[in-house]
Amino acid sequence: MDAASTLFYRDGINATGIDRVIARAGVAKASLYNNFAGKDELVAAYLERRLARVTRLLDEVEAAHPASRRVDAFLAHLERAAQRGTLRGCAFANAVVEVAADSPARAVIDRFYQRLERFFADALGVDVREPGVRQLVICYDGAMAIAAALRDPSVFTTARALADTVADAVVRGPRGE
Amino acid sequence: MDAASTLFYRDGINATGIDRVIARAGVAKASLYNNFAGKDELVAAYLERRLARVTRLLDEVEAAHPASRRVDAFLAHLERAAQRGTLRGCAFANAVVEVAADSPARAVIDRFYQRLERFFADALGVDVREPGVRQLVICYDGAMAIAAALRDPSVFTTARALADTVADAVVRGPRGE
DNA sequence: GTCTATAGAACGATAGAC
DNA sequence: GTCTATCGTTCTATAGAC
Repeated sequence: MDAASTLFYRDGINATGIDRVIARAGVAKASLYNNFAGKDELVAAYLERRLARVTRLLDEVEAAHPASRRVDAFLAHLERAAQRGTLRGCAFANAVVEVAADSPARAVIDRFYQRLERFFADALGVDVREPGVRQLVICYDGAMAIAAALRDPSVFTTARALADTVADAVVRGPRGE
Repeated sequence: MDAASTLFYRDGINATGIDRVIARAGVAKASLYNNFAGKDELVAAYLERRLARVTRLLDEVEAAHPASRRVDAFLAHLERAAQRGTLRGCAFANAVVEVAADSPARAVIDRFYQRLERFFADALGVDVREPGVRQLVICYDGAMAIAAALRDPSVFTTARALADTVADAVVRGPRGE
């Protein structure tokens, strides 16, 4: 559901009622419940959509750039989105705050972080268990959170520099060579 | 209100109703509305509490450690909290996701980030406008988000290494000496 | 006929406010 | 304790497609 995706991301999951979703989508309430068992599954479907979208983006970045340029290209893409004002933080990190621990959304969230770690690992040319991979995930999540909190797109410029530092440290070895 | 603080942080702001708060506090509903104009102000008061708490922690860290050890001591404290299982992400970053843009809570959130930036700036011995300061904020927020999402306290070990890398880069200069 | 769509009433529960 | 509004959900009843 396109409408649900927009509203859940922009206004938050718990702050968006079913009525608002069906009104924006222009469908009947029964239609929604014919396709989704309930709001929990609608939320999971929303995150599934976001996952497909970010996966497509990461695939494109991987196809268009050599490994050493991918992280910067990814963060640059997020920076442009932030400058457009369409960024409201990471949809998956936000969902962690809003959904219950046993929600079907959790599985989608886990898959997102797995995909993200794989992207960073490939970009660094190391195993996913290398600390540098997790450091880039920290860099991503931190930048997204701050961009949302301070509404300051320039945090991505800082994040790109930080990611560069991480990449340098990885190639030079953990002890600075 | 102690009860509100516990529930808002543990279960989320929107997921916690007024009824739940007064039930846990053992007070009448009227008592709550005598002291707070509405839920928005109760949320702001909750964040004010958290801000006082983290400010106290940062003050203690500043008093107990030399500048070069403060960031690691702070992250180590968070790591211990995560190992206790009491960590549900950053209360202020979480609030950004849950409250409206014009909520009175926003002012408290902004003050938190100002305090945090000042802490990192003092620890690095640089001006708050230096990129390294914002990089440490990214490091903090990212680690908190991932600790909550993946429920993995070990992310703080990684974050401490990342913070070390940032501090090294700052003392060596932006161009790597 | 069967399936799926629609609009909308109505459910119990619970929200925030007084 | 009581108010009203709204939540997520279910149900009735009807209209068109295949």
